[in-house]
Amino acid sequence: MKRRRRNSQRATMSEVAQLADVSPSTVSLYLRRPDEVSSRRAERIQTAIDRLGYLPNTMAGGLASSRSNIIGVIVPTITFSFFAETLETLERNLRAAGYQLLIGNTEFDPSREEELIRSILSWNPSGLVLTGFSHSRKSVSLLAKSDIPIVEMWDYGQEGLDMVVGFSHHTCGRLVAEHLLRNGYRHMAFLSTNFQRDIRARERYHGFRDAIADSGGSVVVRELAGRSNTAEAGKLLCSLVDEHPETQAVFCSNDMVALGAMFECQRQGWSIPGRLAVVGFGNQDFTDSTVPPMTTVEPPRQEIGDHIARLLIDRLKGDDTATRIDLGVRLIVRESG
Amino acid sequence: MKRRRRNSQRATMSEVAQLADVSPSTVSLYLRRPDEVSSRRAERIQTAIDRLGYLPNTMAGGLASSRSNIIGVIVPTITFSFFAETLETLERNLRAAGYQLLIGNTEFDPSREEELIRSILSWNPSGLVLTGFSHSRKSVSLLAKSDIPIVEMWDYGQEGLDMVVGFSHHTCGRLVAEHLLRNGYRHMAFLSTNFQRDIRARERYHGFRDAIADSGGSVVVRELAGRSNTAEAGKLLCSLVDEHPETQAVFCSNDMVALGAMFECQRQGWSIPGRLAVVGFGNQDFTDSTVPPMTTVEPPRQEIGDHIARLLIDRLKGDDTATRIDLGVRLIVRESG
DNA sequence: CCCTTTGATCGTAGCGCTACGATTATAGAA
DNA sequence: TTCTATAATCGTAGCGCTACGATCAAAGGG
Repeated sequence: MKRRRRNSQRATMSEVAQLADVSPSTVSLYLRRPDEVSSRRAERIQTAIDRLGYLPNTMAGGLASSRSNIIGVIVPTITFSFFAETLETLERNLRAAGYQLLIGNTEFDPSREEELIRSILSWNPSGLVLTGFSHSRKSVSLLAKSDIPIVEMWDYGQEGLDMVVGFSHHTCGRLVAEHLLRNGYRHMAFLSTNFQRDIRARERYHGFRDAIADSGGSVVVRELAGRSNTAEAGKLLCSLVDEHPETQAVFCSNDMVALGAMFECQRQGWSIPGRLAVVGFGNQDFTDSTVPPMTTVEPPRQEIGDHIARLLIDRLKGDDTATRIDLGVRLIVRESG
Repeated sequence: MKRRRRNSQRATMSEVAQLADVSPSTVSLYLRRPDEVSSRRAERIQTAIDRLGYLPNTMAGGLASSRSNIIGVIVPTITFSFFAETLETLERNLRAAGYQLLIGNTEFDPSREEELIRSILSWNPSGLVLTGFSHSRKSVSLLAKSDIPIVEMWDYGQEGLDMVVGFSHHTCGRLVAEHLLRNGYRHMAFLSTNFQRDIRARERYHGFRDAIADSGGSVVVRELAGRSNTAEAGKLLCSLVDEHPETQAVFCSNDMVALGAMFECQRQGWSIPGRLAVVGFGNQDFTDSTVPPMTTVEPPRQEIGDHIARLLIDRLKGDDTATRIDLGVRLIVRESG
């Protein structure tokens, strides 16, 4: 029977085997566990591989072994440096262990998560990493059926589907509130990216608000309309202070928003922290060189990636290790608040 | 013969077929070209799919059709917002057309590119997107053999392996130099991330330097040691001005470096642009709210993604369209220089 | 009513690899 | 030397799907 034409020029394993004068099985074995092949044949096989420029066909291998070296990761966006750094660390660790990352981003649309999960599961991945705890009912049932290790990251506190690596944003909010309260501030504001998009910012706000309420301070909140926008943050801060001139300190949902706030202060001639204390979140690289240096919170961006990789690798080796890790955050006290 | 146990609980296409009382072929056809299946069976098949929670096995499909819906992308890092935005746009467009991105990052180590190319090619991708023109000889021969559409992005001016979408960094450097020269600046500096890592920054420097040399101005260059670091940028600027007090304007290799420069000016009490003009690169969100607003260059971050997606989709449909696109840059003149 | 045409469905043969038992080579013990 | 024990190699049967020609059903023409 006539068949569709062979896929481009790529050599197959059989061709390698033929050239090396061994069976395809031996080539396969050489590729997977080289030390179980005699050095004489190993050498012949390697020569053949080089001669033919042989590249294994990952799909064929994956199908035959009904395993894949894929780990799926779903994040809201890769343009937040937070997630990008976690991804990069995760990728580095996992690649070293022979895994390949398949990245999906929801662009902050929670309904897209399910579609991404489907698409990733159809690759038969070895594991899956999700951001946060909030998943559609359908997604949860897909995941339950899939029977692979799941990690939920960048959050902590809820039960979780399987493994969890992150920190509590609520606690983070409290931490900042307590720091400011300790320094005598009473009237606070929370200046935030949109809560709908950034649900973790809302958690931080809740922690912040609760701690302040506990000690009798006041707190005002303002949300940006769209995506994180430094200029809009400045304007919003301005109108906030206009309406609530008693405000003494503002906790921003991320360092970029805080940067916008600081520039606005400079523009208005408000001294930092004299007139207004400003605290960021993220401890991004630039925060130590603002004027004055920015007080901020350092989330364990890379540590999250490191821990997830370790957890996943252990689990895939069969070990059953710790399944919930709270990495906490570090308050970086500088001069802005 | 005893076989390894079936892969988890996932239903196969045959099971769907059985439940819907049709042949597997019909299910396959329904999934690929639904309108070629009668509505009666289509309905039965869809019901069966839903009942069983069937997810197609992408690897099996890919192997059988010796095609994959994968597009590989190799970037130096995903933590640069430039590349992240291009990736996100590319992903959005390509996903809409049914493709899946496989992202590899070299972490600025050119020698890792080859390894990534191998690893991606082993997935039998439909296309491959690389950053820049610089590839090892081995990589080039791998790519030549692979016979898939290739796009080189974020650069323009050289011949290219296949398609090219980007802009000329050399021209960009000239553009900034000409702008500054026009405004009467004669003694310039280029403050840069490490040239070894960021070879496009070096190209911009060359363009900058050449244009200045043409009109008799002077230019000094300073490179950061490691990765882009705002604080280090400030210190470096300081020592630069110390050694070359005649310096009137500084072009920074990206907005973060420029931010560091601006903060240093503020700290030193140098007026911008009176004592020192500062120009960035990237037109990142925050640049319009610095004090004073930052003059910078806008690279076509998202447009690159859009064009690549279109090119790739057209090519994969068989059309043979334009293969080299120069998107140019836009100088955003604000008040800092 | 039979024959043709068109559209819908199905059966078969792989895609390139891996798992695993079977077979063969090698080395050590008796 | 002969027999085991062990290591190295091989043959076979799929993994779950798609491509494609073959078959079957439905609809129209004479």
